[in-house]
Amino acid sequence: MPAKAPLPRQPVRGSTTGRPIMALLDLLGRRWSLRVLWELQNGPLTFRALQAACDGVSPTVLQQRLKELRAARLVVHDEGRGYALTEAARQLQPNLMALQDWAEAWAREEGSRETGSEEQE
Amino acid sequence: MPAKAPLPRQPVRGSTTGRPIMALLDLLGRRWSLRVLWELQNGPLTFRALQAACDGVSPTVLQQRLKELRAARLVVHDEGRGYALTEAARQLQPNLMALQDWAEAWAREEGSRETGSEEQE
DNA sequence: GATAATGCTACTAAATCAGTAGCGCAAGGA
DNA sequence: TCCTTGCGCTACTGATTTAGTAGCATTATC
Repeated sequence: MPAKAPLPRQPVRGSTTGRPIMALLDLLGRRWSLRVLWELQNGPLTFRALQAACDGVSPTVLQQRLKELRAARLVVHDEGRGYALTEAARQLQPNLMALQDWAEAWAREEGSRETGSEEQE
Repeated sequence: MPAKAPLPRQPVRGSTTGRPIMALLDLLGRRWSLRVLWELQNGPLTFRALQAACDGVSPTVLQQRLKELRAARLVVHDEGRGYALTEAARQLQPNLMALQDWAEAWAREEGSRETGSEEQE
């Protein structure tokens, strides 16, 4: 039995308070959630196209994530065009772009460090 | 064998390109990653305090996440004060606060919908 | 009829996470 | 010294989640 889709105003995995941010962190903190939102930024994708965009994520998980994201009204399945972000999700887009920028700077930071040491398996 | 800590400029789970955003999405898309950053916003926490803040997350996973976040230089373990965000991580803070605001609006949206239907188990 | 693309499900194996217990260490008080 | 407390961290078992592969039913196009 998979976990319930996190929704605001009700307890979620890891928090019983019902605080909306906790539901959001639960939702986005599941594998492929952020990635799916990222890949849908440039327009709708069919299930299979989305699967390909996410480097061949297994359909089981993708199906599960889409179910949750639809329950949370971040994604809709527009018959014919495929899966698309809702208006609500689009308001998260600036955040995602900011993450993008941040990640670029992060890479420069790490790149200039020249360690090659502290990885882990 | 747990997965490697995602770092920019190298392939990660779900993407072989080495694009920094992919590493970031992999890193943040692991359970408790976003939550840990969230909980550390207001200052350093000891391991146990952090564990409590995250509603008793199992020490195994918390240890793993902290390892990854330290490898990514988002978190440091300041001996004596506990775990703290790095300057780099602090630049993500506005994003997290934006998520907070977004989540509040999300809750109002959902709250005004009055369905109580489309959950899933 | 053959081919291809769609969304989606079933199934097994692998990886991750949860839950609990406990270690070694250091500090503080009696 | 003994006792207690808190610290970071590890071990272990079982539950949950994810990966990987195959395949179905449907629709559309040739």
